Amino acid sequence: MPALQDIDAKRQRAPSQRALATRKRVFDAAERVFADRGFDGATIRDIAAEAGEPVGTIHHHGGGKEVLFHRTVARRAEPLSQARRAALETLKRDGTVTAETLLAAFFRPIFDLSRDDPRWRDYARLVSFVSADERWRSISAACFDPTAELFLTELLALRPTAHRAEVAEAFVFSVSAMLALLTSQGRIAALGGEMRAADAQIDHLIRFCAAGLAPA
Amino acid sequence: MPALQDIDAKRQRAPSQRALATRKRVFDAAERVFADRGFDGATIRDIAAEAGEPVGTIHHHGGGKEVLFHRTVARRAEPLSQARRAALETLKRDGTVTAETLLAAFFRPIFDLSRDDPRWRDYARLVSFVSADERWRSISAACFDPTAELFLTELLALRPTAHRAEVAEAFVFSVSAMLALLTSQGRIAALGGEMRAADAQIDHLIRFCAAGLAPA
DNA sequence: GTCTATATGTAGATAGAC
DNA sequence: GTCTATCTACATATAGAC
Repeated sequence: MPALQDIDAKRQRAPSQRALATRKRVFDAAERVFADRGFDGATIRDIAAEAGEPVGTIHHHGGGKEVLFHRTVARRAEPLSQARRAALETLKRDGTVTAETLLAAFFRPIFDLSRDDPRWRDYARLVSFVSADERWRSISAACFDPTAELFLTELLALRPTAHRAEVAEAFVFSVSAMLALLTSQGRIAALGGEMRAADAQIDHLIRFCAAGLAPA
Repeated sequence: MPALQDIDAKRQRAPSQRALATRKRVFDAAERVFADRGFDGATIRDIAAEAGEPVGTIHHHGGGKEVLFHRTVARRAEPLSQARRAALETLKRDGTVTAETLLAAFFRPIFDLSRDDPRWRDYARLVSFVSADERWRSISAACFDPTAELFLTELLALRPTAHRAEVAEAFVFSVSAMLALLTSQGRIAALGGEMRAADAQIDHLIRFCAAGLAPA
């Protein structure tokens, strides 16, 4: 797999408005198609059709399927991480750091963004594919682990007697529950009958994980 | 997708010992390859190579890629579900039903089986792919939801004031945490440094989810 | 940058000898 | 049931005109 930086380094000067718009269409389409079918199930042709662009254009902006996938995941990782870090900073400034507020700071941004823009919901499903497959470990390590470390450090400070490994497990459980809420509405509906409002589900997610994180 | 029953109905009479052994090699290989690469990433040729059988044999026993996938998931679903139901029956007979013992009855069988036979670990990764992709909702509904219903009923009895939808959410969070523990050892290691013994992790998983399931 | 045409590989599936 | 050979389709990728 070509390294992402090498490809990005090749770009020379400011592209035109039109080129930027094309580029955005390509990545929005890639996001939808990868989110629907995963990396192997998606095809460049599907993405081209979804974008309304010829196949060659997808390669031109994407740089090959694997790099396109990597870039598509990376594109929204920075704004998402910044929202999470900003929420964390607010907690620390106000001195309101608890397991519950920490989890809320980590979880809420992607739900809030999803409410305003449906493309964030596609992105959430894409992240779920990335998280579920060890093959993309390097992508999630690069995109998400640095911010996860910050939250893990805070959680450790709340539980000074716990081992780091144990808190890491609890954090991974929590993130998997978050992704399940974002992607498994079908299963929740099948088991639970009628669905609850999104806000009630998110509050529940936070309570569920905060209870699990509390000292035994 | 051809219905599973239609294919199974075509089988005529008791196959030879040799044929049964070949069939088993095919499904064991399919399990490993599908667990590694998911449905779309796997190829019939990969499976044939893994099984040490010619490509035609995979089609003969598998009945096409999609049916082979479905059958591979279904093959171990019944023994797993029976182990879970048996553990549940023991709890009810002994009158020791709590959130913690219920989760242990649901979670422990697959970890116990994995310890004795590494193919169950492949199966766990396969189930994780099935759970993560709404496209296979009908497979997990057929293979796992009936037993999940039994446990959900017991959890509801423990929390008579909670809505069914809320308990269903908590159950889905719990199952996703279980799958994360089975499949995300890489991420746990990356965040947590040194790894803990499997038993400590499983006890932690049960405590984590039981705490989340307790009344608010 | 954009788009058409095409090169090259490999996928799933099957026919038919054994 | 098993295995070889092959059919057909479609994948990624690129070359080169505009």
